[in-house]
Order: sequence, then C-alpha cells, then structure tokens
Amino acid sequence: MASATATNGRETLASIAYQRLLDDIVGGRLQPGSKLRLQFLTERYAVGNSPLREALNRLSANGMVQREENRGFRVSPASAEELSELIRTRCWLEEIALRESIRHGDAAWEEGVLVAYHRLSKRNRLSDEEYVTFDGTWEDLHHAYHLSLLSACDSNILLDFCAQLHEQTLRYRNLSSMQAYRDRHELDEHRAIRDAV
Amino acid sequence: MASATATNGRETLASIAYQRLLDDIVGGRLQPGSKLRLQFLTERYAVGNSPLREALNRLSANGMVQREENRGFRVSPASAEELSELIRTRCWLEEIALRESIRHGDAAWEEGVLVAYHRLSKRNRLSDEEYVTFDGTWEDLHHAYHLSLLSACDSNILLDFCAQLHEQTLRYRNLSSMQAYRDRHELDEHRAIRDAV
DNA sequence: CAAGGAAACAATTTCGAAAACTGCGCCCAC
DNA sequence: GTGGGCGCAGTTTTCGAAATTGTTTCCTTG
Repeated sequence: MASATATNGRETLASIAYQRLLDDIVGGRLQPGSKLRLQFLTERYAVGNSPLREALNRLSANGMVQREENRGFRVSPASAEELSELIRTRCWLEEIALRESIRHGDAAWEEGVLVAYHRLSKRNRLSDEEYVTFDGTWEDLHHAYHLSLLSACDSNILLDFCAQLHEQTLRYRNLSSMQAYRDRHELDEHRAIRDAV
Repeated sequence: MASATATNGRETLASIAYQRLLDDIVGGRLQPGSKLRLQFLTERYAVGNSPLREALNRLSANGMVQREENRGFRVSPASAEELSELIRTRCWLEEIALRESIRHGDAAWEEGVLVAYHRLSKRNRLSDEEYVTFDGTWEDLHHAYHLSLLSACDSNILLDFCAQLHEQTLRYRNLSSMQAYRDRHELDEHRAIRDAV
C-alpha cells in the first residue's frame, strides 16, 4: 500500500526485490500459478534469502502471490472469473472515486486532467503506426490520466484500493497480450508447417 | 488478504506473530504511532527476528503498521481525519457489497442473515445489565451479522476490502473505548484528590 | 500385485551473528 | 555563540547455516 510506505532516500534490498518481483508478475514474465522457489529468485535478483521473503510477504498481502504455509509461494493464478470480478469491482470503486473527485475537484485538478489527456492523446497520435506493439509509455500516460481523474477524491484509502485493482488489471492485460502474441506465433508456425507439407 | 492465504494445518511462527500483532494493534494494546522495536517484540511474542519481520511486512501492506526504510516499523497513527475517511469509504464499499448481496442472495443466504440477527439480538438481551463493559462476544456476533449480510456478494475482492476496513474501524472503536475508560479513570483520580484535600 | 511405511531428498522456515545504516552528542573552527 | 563535521551507541537489515516440514522413492508385507 503506497500510503503506508514512507520511502526514504535509500532503498533496502527487500524493497528492490519487491519492485522487481511486482514488475515481473505484472509484466507477465512470471506466469500465473507458477511456483516461486527461493533459490531461483535468489539467483534471478541477486539478493539474499531474507529480503526476498519480505518482498514475497508484502506481495501476498497485496494478492499478487499466494502463500501456502510451509509450502512456499506461488504467483496468484489468473482465471476468467477472477478477471470479471476484478473488472466489476474496479468499475464500482472507480465510479465512486470519480464522483467524489468531481465533487471536490478544484481548478488545478481540472487543469491536471486536461494536461494528462493532452499528453495521452498526443502520444496516441505519434504511435499510430505501431499501435500493435506493446507500448510501455502509453501505459504510463494512460495510468497517469486515470490517476489525475481520480486524484481529487479525498479518500486515500479508496485510491489505494483503486491502485491495487489497477495493477491487477494491468497484469491481466499484459497476460492477454502475451497470449495473443503467442497465438499469432503459433499461427505462423502452422503456416510454416503447411508450406513445408 | 484472506483469500490469498491458504491456511494449512500447521501454522508458521510468522503467522502466529502476525495474528498476535494484529490483535494487539486492533485491540489498542499497541498505541498508534508508537515505535515497534524488534527486540521488544521478540521478547513479547517469544519468536525470532525473521518471523517478526515477515509479520510486520504483511501488516504494512494492510496499512496496520507503517514501514520506514532503514528506520523500522511503527503502528499506523490514528487521526480524526483518517477515521472519517475510513467510515466514509467503508459506507461506500459496504453499500455496494450489500446491494450485490441482495441481488445475488438465495434462500440459504436469507436464512443465514436471520440466524445471525437472532443470535446477535439474543446476546444483546442477555448482556443488558453489563452493556457498558467491552464485550468481545458481542463484537464477534456483530461482525458475523455484518459478514452474513454481505456474504452473497460475488466479489471476493470487495469482501476482502470490506474486511480490511472493518478491522481498521474496529481498531478505532477499541481505541475510543480505551480513551473513554481512561477519561473515566482520570475522573476517579480527580475525585480522590478532591476528597483528600 | 497393491498397499503401507520408512528413509532419503528437497524445499521452506527459523535462528544467531555480522554488516550497514541512522540518530545523537560532542568537539572544534569560525 | 553558532554551525558543521566526526565518532559512538543503538537499531535495522542482511546473510549463511541449522532445524523443521513436505515429498518422493523404494522396500517390505499382506
């Protein structure tokens, strides 16, 4: 939870491991349901046992990884039902946050929204020809736009929840894009096989 | 988060420490804003360094404790603003959960609600004469009633959020009751002083 | 041949100590 | 008298090894 973490100048190894793990899970590089063996992660991120364990515990409280007592951690599984649940819940919560944001928003908020929208639309135009490829920058701007929309809501708790849901949906989006890519790849393979035949 | 934790038969020391810490924070025995020194907690709960650290990390993701890099942990501070934020957010979320619960609730759900209400009201009657004292059982039944009301909501994510908010509000309630008790105690002291004079 | 149990193996969890960092008091220069 | 650097005590963070737990495999037995 962002608000509960006062980030000081120096970062601990545990926080670094947390960030990298989160990135890898949200980015789809660690597949849903896959086991997270500590030795593997130790080598992958070049940090010791304890920091990794701390990172995994934080992620388990976020719902990004599942923790099974005495049996280690695994990436939270992804299912169509959970995705629909996620989207539904996110709609409810963001609707509330948006209403409240509109109620309490001042001139500065309005300007911020306009600026964020402008940046997003500009980026959209620029990368028209390559809109198929995954665009990290577009994601960031899109997120910034959503965030600025909700930012005037005066409940940080609700905003934290929205942020959690955002990360979860982002994970599903990345997973589905990978899936689509893989499907396309398989199509290529099938065509290659047909040609060979 | 409850849904992300598959509780196996045996509990780890980290989970025990987590439970006891949560109880002590929600129960108001660890005051808001107070520093959580590891040595102190180690002696208090008779567990080692690492399990404690894991418990604290989970709690920091829940918002129950604050984590400051390289400066340890402290109990999340309590303020009137945060309380109002909490209550507001909880109203929004439980309203949604209740609506959805009503929409999807079947006969079994209705019966569960009735049973929970019956138990709660009976308990209320029985402990009429001592309603001033803090009653843990009443709390449990009250919580069970709320839970049964929302239980037919088909978004576990939302229910998890509601559970988090419930715990936070429970903490504030316990804190305020302690405050009231302390005030009353102070009154007694004042009277004693007056009598002595 | 199937079922049950013991032992070896693999992984997680925990502990104790070493390393790194922060906060505080002190001293010195200005 | 004041401000800035320096070292010390206390705390947090990290590491490597030991203990505990879960899993597999193989052998014995009915």
